[in-house]
Amino acid sequence: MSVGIRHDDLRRRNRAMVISAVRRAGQPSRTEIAATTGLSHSTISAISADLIQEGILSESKATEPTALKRGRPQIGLALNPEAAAVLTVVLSLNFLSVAVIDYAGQVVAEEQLRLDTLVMPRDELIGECLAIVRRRLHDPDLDVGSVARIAMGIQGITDTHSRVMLWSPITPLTDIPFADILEKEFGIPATMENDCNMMAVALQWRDPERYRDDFIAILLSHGIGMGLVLKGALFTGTHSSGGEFGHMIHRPGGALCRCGRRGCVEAYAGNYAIWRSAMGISEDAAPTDVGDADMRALAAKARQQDGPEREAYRRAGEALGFGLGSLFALIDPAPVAMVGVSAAAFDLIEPALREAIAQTAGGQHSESISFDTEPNELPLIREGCAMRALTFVDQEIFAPGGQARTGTVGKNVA
Amino acid sequence: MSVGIRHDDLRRRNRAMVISAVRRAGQPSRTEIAATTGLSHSTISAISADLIQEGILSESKATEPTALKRGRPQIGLALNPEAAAVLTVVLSLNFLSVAVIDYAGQVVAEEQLRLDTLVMPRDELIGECLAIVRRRLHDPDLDVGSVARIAMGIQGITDTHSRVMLWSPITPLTDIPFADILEKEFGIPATMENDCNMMAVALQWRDPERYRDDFIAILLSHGIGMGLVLKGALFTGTHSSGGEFGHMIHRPGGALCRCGRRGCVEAYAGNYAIWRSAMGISEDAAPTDVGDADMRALAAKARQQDGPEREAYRRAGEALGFGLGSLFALIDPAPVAMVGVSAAAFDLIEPALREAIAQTAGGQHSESISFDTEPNELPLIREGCAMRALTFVDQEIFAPGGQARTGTVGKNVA
DNA sequence: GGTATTTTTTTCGGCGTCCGCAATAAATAA
DNA sequence: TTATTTATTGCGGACGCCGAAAAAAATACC
Repeated sequence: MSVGIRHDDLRRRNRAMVISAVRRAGQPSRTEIAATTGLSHSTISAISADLIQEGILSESKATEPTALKRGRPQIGLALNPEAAAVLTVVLSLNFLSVAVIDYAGQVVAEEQLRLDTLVMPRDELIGECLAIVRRRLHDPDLDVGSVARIAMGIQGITDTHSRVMLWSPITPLTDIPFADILEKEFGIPATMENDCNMMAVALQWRDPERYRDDFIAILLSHGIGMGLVLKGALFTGTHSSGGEFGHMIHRPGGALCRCGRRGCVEAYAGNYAIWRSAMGISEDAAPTDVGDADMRALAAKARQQDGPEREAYRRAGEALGFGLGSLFALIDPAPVAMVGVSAAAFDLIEPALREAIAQTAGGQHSESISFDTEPNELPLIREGCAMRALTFVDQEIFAPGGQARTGTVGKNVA
Repeated sequence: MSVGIRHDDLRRRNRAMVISAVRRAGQPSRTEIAATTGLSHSTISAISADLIQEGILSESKATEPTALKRGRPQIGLALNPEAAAVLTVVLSLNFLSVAVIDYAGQVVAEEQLRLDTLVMPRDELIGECLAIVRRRLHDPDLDVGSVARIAMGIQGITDTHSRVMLWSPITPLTDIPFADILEKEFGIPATMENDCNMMAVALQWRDPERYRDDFIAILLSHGIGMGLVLKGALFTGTHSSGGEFGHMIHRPGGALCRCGRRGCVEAYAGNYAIWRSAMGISEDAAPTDVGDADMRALAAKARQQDGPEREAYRRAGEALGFGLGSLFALIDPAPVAMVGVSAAAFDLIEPALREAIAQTAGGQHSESISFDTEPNELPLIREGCAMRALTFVDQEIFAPGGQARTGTVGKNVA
């Protein structure tokens, strides 16, 4: 069972708390930190003195010119950008992108690459990933602190421990242990994250007001993915990254899904499904790849006039609505972010979606369920990976005596 | 955000740890506790000395006659039954049952009552509950420590904070704040728990080997309910008790459900649905109450010969299978316990269930998903309530200076 | 311009908790 | 009877947090 708290863990945890408060709040003063953590001023003072001395935090003189308030002005504390750096790798369909981010969260270098992920053999795919990382790591122009962590994001399914890509739509290859491969090659702790989970993490940082304790990020793209945050923590399956919303069953025995099964939500709401339906192609036809431009054209046509295109979006909305209804039956309604190219066509999807959801148990307060859209998923995934890696570093730097969490664990610290 | 750890919380938490270790392990020695908690022997020694001195624990001389081992024999620590007591109230269809349980978990008094829950007015229903509790609390024969906590269990939906019965199939009444009512009447902290959640809690205590970190308890009765444990903790919705598995959508626009909507899993697998189907009654017909005896007769007939009865169970299995498939798409497969009268007919349900699940994303390893059955739900619910109440007491007795958690919070400590 | 006021941050003494190690206790093996 | 093994307790030391007081750094007021 859960382990007791040793006396020395105390300082470690409270250091974590302070760092996390600074990362969250921007430039909080010691007094603010004391307020949010509930620790005494003396403790915060002691801990932040340590952290400054170790080069993790720094006092930011650059506060507003006039404090306007009486009394000694607060001294803002900031993360020292040079304390460390992290590297993100995002692998998506025909596209590989890497970024180096300093400890304060600023991107200091990037590189992007087109490649033919669908047909690349295993060695080549891995090789390209390693090569691009190596180039960024050994860039002589970079004078940022040493890279302390790598987070890789990928479309598809990863394991619970964030080590292995189990399956991905971008390649026929399966079970690639990217985390181990990266760790072995560069000697830097690495994790392999699911794209939609990273979207959720990013949303939580971008708009903590709206995306706080419970919310859902749904990727409407070629496939349908989901990142789920419940009670403030990223939700993952017991074995895999989980949250395979797209493969909940909408109609038993129904349309053919990319996964080979029938009736999944995705088989009605994925890009290929909308396309198939709009073109009058049989529901039994194998999924085909549809470009983003084609999808945008389809949406435009659907907006222009009633017809099979509009009907296709309607059916997609219906599938998503019943799927969300079932999901809400399990977890209760929560704010939803629709991300991806089809999120730009959410106006076509929403009416049928709301109508469907109203017919479900979760739709009792259908109107109160709010949707937000974000057509571009890649920046979100990158940000999510960056924050994920940085929070890991937060936990490692301050925990020099902590458990041997050499990245083998992958706990949720969302 | 999460609050810092004050220095004085440390002892409180570690005391909790020790108590919890004793409750879990039965009669562990100090050495064993030190091993499971990771705390040092001296610390465990000090804490258990305190707890014994306070009458919470006691040294159990009644260890096995011969330890067979060399060295000083271990002294088992046990919960002192007289340290406190808890009271459970379980309200189900036409049935009210109360039990008093000592701190060691033994039932010391019970009372059960038949009543007509479906037609009772609000005041009367509440009145009966209060009356039966009052009788047990003031029983002069009882010389157990004072009752420190009440846990009430009910079929239906409760709120996340375990305070209010929001809706229940056993009564047309809604939104009864039982926890507040009990607290106000008796001045004892109380919670209002969902029946299926309590089933899950009980299973975790009964068979921690099988039901440990991730598992599902499904109630197959008049309605279909679920208790879900994920990562060792009871899973609840964001607003309600959640886990309304029975109201996930099986067939959009399909059979009429008791909840008034169409196509829910329950509308195919609830007792009334199986009955309706077996009797050739329309799927649009209003649900009727079916007795347990009738259901057993139906199952017997279905076993005897192929016919509409067998087909009804097959369809129930199919609905449950697709529902579980969708659930497994979200959380990955986990062991399942089927509880309730129709669990006794699981042989009739299983084939279609497995066939359906194999067609879903969650069913990839369909064979490896294991089911266990338990026809009688009431004892499980009672046990779950008892353990829930006792673990609350565990947290209150040792935490005399803790936050004001006077039962207002209802955190998951599954 | 000098002093009072306000607010933030640091310092210091005290208390409580945990750990390691040594001592003690209680059994079996020789 | 003595040696050995294992469990538990006692003691000294280190560490972390808190509260109160002091110090620091600004504005407000006269």
